[in-house]
Amino acid sequence: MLSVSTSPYHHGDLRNALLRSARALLERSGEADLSLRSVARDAGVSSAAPYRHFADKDELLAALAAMGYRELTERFGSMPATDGALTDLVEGFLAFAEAEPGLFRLMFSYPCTRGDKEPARAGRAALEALQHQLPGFSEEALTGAWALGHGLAALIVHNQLSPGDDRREYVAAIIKAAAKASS
Amino acid sequence: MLSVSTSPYHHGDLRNALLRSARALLERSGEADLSLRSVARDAGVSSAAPYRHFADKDELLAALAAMGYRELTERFGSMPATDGALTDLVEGFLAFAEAEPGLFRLMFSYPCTRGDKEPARAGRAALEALQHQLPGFSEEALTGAWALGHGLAALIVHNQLSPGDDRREYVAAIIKAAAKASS
DNA sequence: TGTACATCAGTGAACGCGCGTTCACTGATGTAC
DNA sequence: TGTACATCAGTGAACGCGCGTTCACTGATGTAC
Repeated sequence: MLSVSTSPYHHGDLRNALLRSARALLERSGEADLSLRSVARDAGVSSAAPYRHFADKDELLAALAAMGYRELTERFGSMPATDGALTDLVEGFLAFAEAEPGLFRLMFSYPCTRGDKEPARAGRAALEALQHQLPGFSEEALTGAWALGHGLAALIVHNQLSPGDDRREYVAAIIKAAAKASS
Repeated sequence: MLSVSTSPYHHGDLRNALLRSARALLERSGEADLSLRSVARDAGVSSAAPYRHFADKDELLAALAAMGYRELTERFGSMPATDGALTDLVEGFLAFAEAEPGLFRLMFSYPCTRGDKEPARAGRAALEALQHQLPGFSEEALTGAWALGHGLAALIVHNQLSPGDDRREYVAAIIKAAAKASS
């Protein structure tokens, strides 16, 4: 490449650039306003260019969702499976959702979680990672943990809840209180 | 009205008819495909007619979401505040979400839960109804209950979970297992 | 090292579409006299 | 009871818009000889 400043005819890494743009736009304007054209525009490329890398809009969205699940899996996997693991995991969920609410919403949106497509498989992997960090948990308990994390995250994303400065403490208090009240 | 079969120039109850159509379309085709034009079409009326009853599309959506929250509030309110109240409430949440996943998703979608608009107020009323049914619960415990219900419902709506025949028993098992595992 | 050529990632113009919304209008309703 | 008229809930045609996708093309890259 002679120069980086003059945009070359061949991009070199357009697929990733498109995913990055889509992700940024998702946070900036929401899923409803995320068009293939706006993604191309943001990446500084013609509106037909994305078709060299994705069959259609759905395929880009699916790749984005799968990406999110993979990152969530990593996040879970990197945590110690200690006694306070549940709190850590739920807090990790919340941190993820707060950092990228748009992506979080996309990941859990209807068309991405059905069937045997890439996002569905990536989603299952995330659940398995969670499972791995909570070895003593029964299947029902795991479902409860997943639902609690998801629910708290959703409430935060939708502005119905805002944890204070110390998110971890907040989560711990909720888990403790809920366990006590429902036992 | 001379005849019911010939469509009269004046509808008589168009506002409600539009809300009914929108609700049906929401379940049939999802929020992404819910246009003001499709609602009018479904109600058998011109595409300009809705503007006599709603300032714009958003206002119709907001009315729909508020409607959903009001029904959820009613559902909560009609339950006995007994010992198994938590299970009942969570199960009520799930029943609601399973019956009308499209409405459930709309209710918790971003633009409807902010500010002091009608849906936001209706949403707060639903939370208060929940609170009323769980008199012994601390604020943290209530948040946990709301999150758990929301999370389980969301997982079901998004096809990541399906309770068996006896939903109530399923919910009870999850609550019990989660409480035990996290205490 | 130099050249011909296949490959393929880009361009930009064009397509048809359904959308939200506005507008001048029309026809039914109900009230005042 | 009958009629004039104001009100207002509908119509249907039109607007401009951005969208997803296709197409013939162009220009950069890298490989074979």
